[in-house]
Amino acid sequence: MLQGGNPYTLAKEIHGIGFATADQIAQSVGIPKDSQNRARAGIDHVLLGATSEGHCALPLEKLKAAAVKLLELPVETIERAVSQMLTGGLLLLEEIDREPLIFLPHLRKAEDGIARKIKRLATAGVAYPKIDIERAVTWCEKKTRKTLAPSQREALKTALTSRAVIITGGPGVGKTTLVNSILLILRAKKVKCLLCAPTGRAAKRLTETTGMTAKTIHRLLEVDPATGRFSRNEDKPLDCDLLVVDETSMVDVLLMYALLRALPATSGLIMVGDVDQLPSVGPGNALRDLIDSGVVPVVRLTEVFRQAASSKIITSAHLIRQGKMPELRRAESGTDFYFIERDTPEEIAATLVRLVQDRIPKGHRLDPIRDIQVLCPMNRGSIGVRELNTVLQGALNPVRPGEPAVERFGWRFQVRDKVIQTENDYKKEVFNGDIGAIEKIDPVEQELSIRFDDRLVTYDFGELDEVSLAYAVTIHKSQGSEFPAVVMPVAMQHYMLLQRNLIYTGITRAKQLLVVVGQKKALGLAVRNDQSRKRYSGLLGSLKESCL
DNA sequence: ACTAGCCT
Repeated sequence: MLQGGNPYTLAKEIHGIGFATADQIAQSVGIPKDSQNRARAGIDHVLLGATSEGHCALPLEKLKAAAVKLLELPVETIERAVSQMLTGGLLLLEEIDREPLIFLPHLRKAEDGIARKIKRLATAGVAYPKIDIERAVTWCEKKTRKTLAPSQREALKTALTSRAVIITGGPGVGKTTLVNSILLILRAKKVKCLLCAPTGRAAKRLTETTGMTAKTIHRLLEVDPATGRFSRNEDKPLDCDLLVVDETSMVDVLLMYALLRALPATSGLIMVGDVDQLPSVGPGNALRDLIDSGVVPVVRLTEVFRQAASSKIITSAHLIRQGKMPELRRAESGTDFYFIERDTPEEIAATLVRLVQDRIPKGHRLDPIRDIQVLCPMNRGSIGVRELNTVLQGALNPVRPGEPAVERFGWRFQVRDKVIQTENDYKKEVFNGDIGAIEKIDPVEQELSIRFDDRLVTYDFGELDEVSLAYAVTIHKSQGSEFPAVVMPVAMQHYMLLQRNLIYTGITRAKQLLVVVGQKKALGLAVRNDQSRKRYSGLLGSLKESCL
């Protein structure tokens, strides 16, 4: 039930579902665009802002009640607005589980479009020339000097004999090796392959692992930055016989629709991703729905090659994936997963700093700045990214008077500071999410140099808005990266974000060592909470309808 | 009282 008009309770209950853009709502209920009403509602954005999280559906009665409370307008006004929007095509009504729900038409259209295209692909024949699988595998193994595991061979066979296929699995299960093998074989058969990913970093990584050019989905579809529209579509499709999409779990319904529209009718499609990681921040749960529908063949890789099967990080990740609490008691030495119980935020923060600064470097011979990454559920709060960056900077790289420093946006940058690039810069060849360290500051030239892996990149002081401190980053941002050691605070102040996928994503970033610090209650809550599964997506329904 | 990504 709706409680006390608290927008956040409300938003949680309906899971961030809205029913139109804030502007549309404001307009339809007669509130001027920039009025104080909207500012007061703030809510606007969470509840009425439509697509900020996940979903596109909301029961009609709840919608009306919410609107009355939040906008403090008479019921009649809301009734009128809703009916106007219904007749005006801004709202559509449908039923899911016998509950009348409202859909945003543009999302509904996208869901239908995706379903139609996917079904068409699923019933079409194979896109590639006839391939002798056994011979191809042998040839491929010789060429890469890598032996494929039986599960990978089976997967390869499925991929080469299906028009569309989904390849899913956690870190280290050999998704990359499999994709490389597929590409190697198909390219030898002169199949024209295009590669893409939703983020610049993922595209760069895909380029590196395959030796082929991979682009962001936006660049592949030739986005017009002014309008946000794509020039590639059904009228001007991509030129390919196979499209490979990596990190598909991050692709929301609208982007998926845009991508599939641009896929030529004759092309194959391979979607790669980890469904257990965080769902897209944008609407829907596209990859999960595609998998659950059973319309497209799914290759599930589970065998872990990268780390020893005895790794407690890996076994815990599997347990959490299934909603089970991992073993938290103090384990034998030599383990790679520790849980340190602390109750108050102050204790959590203090313990965390001690771990990063002292205990982990001493016990595991790791560099506190280079090797250890703090991952937080949230940006705000006393144990959020912002606060911890301040504290960790003070502990790991304190102010050295007399040394050059730059101040920007309230942050002070000094040599040795750990930083993260926050937008794609194709000129510098650094991408959103790249982490490095400041190596040189030149106050005369007004320049500073940041080392990313083995590359030194120079920034004008004016370009520092592309960069923030990275002692701590959000788990969302860490998706797609791995670190030797991960320290992760978990507390009730992260309530909003405590969900299974978040914890799973955080802990699977750790390669050698994982330390979770915080409240057992919060961790338990997160592990049990798989609400992200429950986004009221219409895509699954569309996919399951039998007609074309 | 929340979490992303894309482009010139």
